[in-house]
Amino acid sequence: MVSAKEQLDIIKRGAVEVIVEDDLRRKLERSVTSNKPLRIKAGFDPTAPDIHVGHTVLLNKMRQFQELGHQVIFLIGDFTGMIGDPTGKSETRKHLTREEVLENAKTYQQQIYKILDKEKTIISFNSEWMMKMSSIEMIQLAARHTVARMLERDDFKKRYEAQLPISVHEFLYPLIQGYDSVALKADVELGGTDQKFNLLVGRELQKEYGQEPQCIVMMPLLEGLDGVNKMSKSLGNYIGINEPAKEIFGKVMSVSDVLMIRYYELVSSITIAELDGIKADLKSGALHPMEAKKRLAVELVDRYCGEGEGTKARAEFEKVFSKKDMPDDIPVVEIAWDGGKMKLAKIIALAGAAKSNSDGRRLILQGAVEIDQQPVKDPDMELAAGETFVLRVGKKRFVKVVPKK
RNA sequence: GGGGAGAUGCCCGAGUGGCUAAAGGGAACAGACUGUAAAUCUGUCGGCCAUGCGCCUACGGAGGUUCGAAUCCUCCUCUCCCCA
Repeated sequence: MVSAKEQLDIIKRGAVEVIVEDDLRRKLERSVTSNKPLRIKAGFDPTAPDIHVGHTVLLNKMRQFQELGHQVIFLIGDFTGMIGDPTGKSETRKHLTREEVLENAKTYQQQIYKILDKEKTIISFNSEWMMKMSSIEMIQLAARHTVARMLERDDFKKRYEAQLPISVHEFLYPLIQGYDSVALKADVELGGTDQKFNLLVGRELQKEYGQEPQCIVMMPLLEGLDGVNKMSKSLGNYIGINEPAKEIFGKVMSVSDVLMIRYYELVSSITIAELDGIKADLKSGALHPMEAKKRLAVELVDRYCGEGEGTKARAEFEKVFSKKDMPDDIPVVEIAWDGGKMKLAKIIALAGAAKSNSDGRRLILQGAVEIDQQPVKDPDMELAAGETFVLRVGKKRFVKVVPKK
C-alpha cells in the first residue's frame, strides 16, 4: 500500500486547496494502519448528463483515489436536482421528473466509466435518504444555519446586492448537500472551487451530527472553449467526452494557445516533467504551438473515443483544414423537392446547415457556401430536383444532399 | 398589511405615442488575416416572399384608448426596495 505521505502528494497534485491538510494526513495514516479505505464523496447534478472535459478534472481525481484503494461514491443529486443549485445562476432551474433523473443517471453511468473504475465505484442517489426525511427533521436541519451565514455565500451575496430574487428554498440546497455527507459518512469530499461554501457546510453539519468532519479537496474549474467562463453545457463552450472524435479534435484545436496550456495542466495525463518540457520547447520555438495542440487533441480523442482514434482524427483534420479537402464521412441528408426547382437558400436550411431560409440566403451572400467545392454567389440560385451534391457552409459544415423519392 | 420601482430580442441594456424589427454592448454566425489558432478588422444577426421603401410575428399576460402603442389606461402574473 502507498504510504500516507505519498498519497497526500498525489491527492494534492492539481488541487487548488485542501481543507484541512493535517486532518487529511491523519485520516490517510489511519487508513493505512487500519487498512480501511476512506469514503470519498463527489456530488453531481442530475440535470446535465453530458459529461464534458471540465468534469474530468474532478473525475480524474476520483480515479486517483480509487487507484490508492479508497472507496469512491458518485453521488447523483436527484433530490437536490428538484431544487436546483443556484450556483452562478440567476434563475431557478426547472424541476425534473423521476423518469428524467433516472434517464440522466443512466447516461452518466455510460460515460463516467471511461474514467472511473466501475468495480470500485458506488453510485448513490440523495433521494434515498432525503425522501425519508420528515418535515420536522428538515426544519431541524434548517435551524442549524443562519441567514447571515447563508448570505456569506458569494452567489447569494451578489444576487442580494444586485436585488435579484433568491427563493427561500435555495438556502436549503447547501444544507442538503451538507447533509449528504452526514448520510454517507464521507471522509473526504471532492468539488470544484465554486462549491467551497457547500463543501464547508458539510463539515459543519457532520460536526453537529457527531461525526468527524470531512476533508475537502477542491479542484480548479476548467475554462471553456471561450477561455473565459467555466466550461459548462449551458454556455455551450464545452467538449463532451461522448462527442465524435473529429468534434473533440476540432474543439481542442480551436482553443487559444494560452488555454491549451491550461488544458494540458488540468486534463492531460502527461507528467509535470513532460509538461515543463513542452512549455520550454514552445518558448524556444522547438515546438510549434499547433503541433502541441494537435498532440493534446490526439491524447484526448484516444482517451474518450478509443486508442487509435486520435491519430485518425488528426489525419482527417489535416486533410480537411490544411489541404482543404473534403472530409471522409459527410453526413447525408435526404431532401424532398417540393417542385421542379428549389432555392438553394431553402435547401441549406432544410439540410440543417442554416437556421432559416433567410439565414441560408445571408450565408450565400457572405460567400460561405460551396456546392461540390464550387463557390456560390447568387442568393437566388435554384437547383433542379434530383441532384446529388456536397454542400459546404462555412468552414466546417458539410452535408451531402440526396433527393428524397 | 401600506408605499415605491420594475418586466424589452439568446444575455445585458436604451427607448415614454408615429422616423422602431426596436440604440449600444456581449454571445453567435460568416468573410479577411492565420496555425480551423487566439487577438484584430469587416459584415450579418425574427420569419416569409424576394420585386418592395412588401407581408407576418415580436417589447411579461389579457383587454382597452388611438388613424397609429414597446411607449397611454384597466385588470392579472412575476420580481426588487422601503415601512410594519
